Amino acid sequence: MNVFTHVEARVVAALVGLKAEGRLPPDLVLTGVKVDAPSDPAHGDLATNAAMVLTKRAGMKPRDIAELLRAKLATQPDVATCEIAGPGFLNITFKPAFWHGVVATIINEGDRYGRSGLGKGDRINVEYVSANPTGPMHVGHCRGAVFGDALANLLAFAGYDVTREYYINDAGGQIEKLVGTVMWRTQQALGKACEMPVGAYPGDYLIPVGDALAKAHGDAILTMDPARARAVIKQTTVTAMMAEIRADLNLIGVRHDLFFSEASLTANTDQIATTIADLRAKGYVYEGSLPPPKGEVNEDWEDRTQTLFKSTAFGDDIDRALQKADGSYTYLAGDIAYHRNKLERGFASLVDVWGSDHKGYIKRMQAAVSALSDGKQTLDVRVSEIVNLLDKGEPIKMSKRAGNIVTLRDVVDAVGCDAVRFMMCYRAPETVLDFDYAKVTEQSKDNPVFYVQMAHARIAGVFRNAAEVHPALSPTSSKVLEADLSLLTDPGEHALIKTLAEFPKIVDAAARAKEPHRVAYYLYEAATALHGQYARGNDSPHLRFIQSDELVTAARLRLLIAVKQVITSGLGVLGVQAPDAMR
RNA sequence: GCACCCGUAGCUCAGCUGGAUAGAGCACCAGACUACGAAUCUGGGGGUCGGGAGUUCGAAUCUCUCCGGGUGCGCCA
Repeated sequence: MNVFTHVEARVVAALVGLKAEGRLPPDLVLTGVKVDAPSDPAHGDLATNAAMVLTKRAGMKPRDIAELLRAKLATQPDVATCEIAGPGFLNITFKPAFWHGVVATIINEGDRYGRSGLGKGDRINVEYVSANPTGPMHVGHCRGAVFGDALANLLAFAGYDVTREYYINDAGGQIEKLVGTVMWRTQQALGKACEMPVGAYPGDYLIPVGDALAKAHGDAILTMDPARARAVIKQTTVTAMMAEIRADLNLIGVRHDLFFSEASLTANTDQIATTIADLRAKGYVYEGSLPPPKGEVNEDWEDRTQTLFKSTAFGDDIDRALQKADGSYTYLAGDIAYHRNKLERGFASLVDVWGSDHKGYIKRMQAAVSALSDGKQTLDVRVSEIVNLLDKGEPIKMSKRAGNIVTLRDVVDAVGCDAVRFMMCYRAPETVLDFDYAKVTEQSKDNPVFYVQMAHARIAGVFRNAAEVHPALSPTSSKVLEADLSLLTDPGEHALIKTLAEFPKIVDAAARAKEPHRVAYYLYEAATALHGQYARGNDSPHLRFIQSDELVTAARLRLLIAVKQVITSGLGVLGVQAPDAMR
């Protein structure tokens, strides 16, 4: 349950009642009515803008509408006060029992608390990572992977039926280069002296692949039909690289439901040809040439006639090539076929997570999805910006040429999975992120990962300590689970409950915006509320969670169970552990 | 030249389906430990929300425009 939507529904019901009584125009449209928590606690628990948004449509003064509404709401049994303020806000303060009910609800709903019906069970496809299978994952892949995974978790939490997908780019020029490199490594393993091919992948990670091929095939691989040899090498290599990538993803707890191979698009039936034919039938494909780019003089420009996709019909800058001058397919053509495949699998919506270097690719892909679905389907693309790796504020130098690329494994080894995941989620994805090794491993408030996990561990610690004073008050005992919540009278406890009440609203907004970082920030806030109440006990011993009075202790422990539940659920969305003790 | 992203406190950033006096952390200043771990907490100073115009009862949030920074820009993947 979500108190905001709950109260909103009550406000709307009151307005409907006023219409029925003839005090508001009968045809008044009640959209735009919202319930929010005022930033100033003096403005009550919750406030509604109803009077102000309706004033124009109703042809009445905001204060007059507010007064009608106030009279309706003020008499409701759980409402303490209801006041008109400012330009026409209606500030509602509830009786304590209302908020105590929230605690009971959270515990009753357990891990269902905060989930919503937003997605209505609609099938949604989230494609993320999709790193080329040409080597281990580096730190740059990491952010998109964690973001995509957290987004998938979030959407699932918000009621979508989520399929997590990885597109394996196992076709095209890069793979050919990879195969060439492995061929060379295989020759080396067989003791044949030879030079590194031009443009080869220099890392050592392909040596074991060459060794394995040498062991499996011996010199036969050098003498067999070259095309067949390449096919064998390609298969072995891609399998090996994907195994490595999956192992890397596993390190940060990222999982996929489906790994879709680009090569499979043309393996049996040529889905790319079908896709182009489909687009051609809709009138979006033609043979032609593109104008040279403006504002830049290119001496090498030559006019070429190619198969083009009319992406300009959907807002793209220029039309895009589907086939190269030699007739082979472009990467785009394959990718469109892949998205067509996704559409055919019946997803209600598609989401792609890409690196920021692919920003320029968004419009053409969205154009393709619109064209294929006759404008009925849309593709939502989220880009994740780069990560600047730092150590104590100093940039960690990375250079592909020198071969000192920081891999995902390096980062996880250095700071741990939880820190990586939380910090990657602690920024909006489209902003550049500074990731400082020293900071994310620090055990202090500076480090949000630690701070939030500490809140959870602290609650577990309180239960451990409570067991010594009141052995009957275990977290699962009926004395705690049915404790009298009316004993929670402190303003700090009240504030803590209100923070917990916001969780469903945060989840809902985060899912709508597809922004998991809102959950991370919320968790920081929730942790602050918990730590604050805990620390208040230092100066005021009567506020400590554990009291000599068993009933008061039980009520406070019941509240802590609710806090623990929300932190656990929130961290679960981010894919971060909720530990019972910090090491 | 065009497109997209970003511009909020000294620094790093939240807030953006419009709501009341714009928030957090760091840094700075002043406080709090015979503790349910101070691995923390309390208070304070600090802002033309890049500039301007518009829409609105109300704009950091929406629209337009300008400025600054980043990224990308015919067959790569």
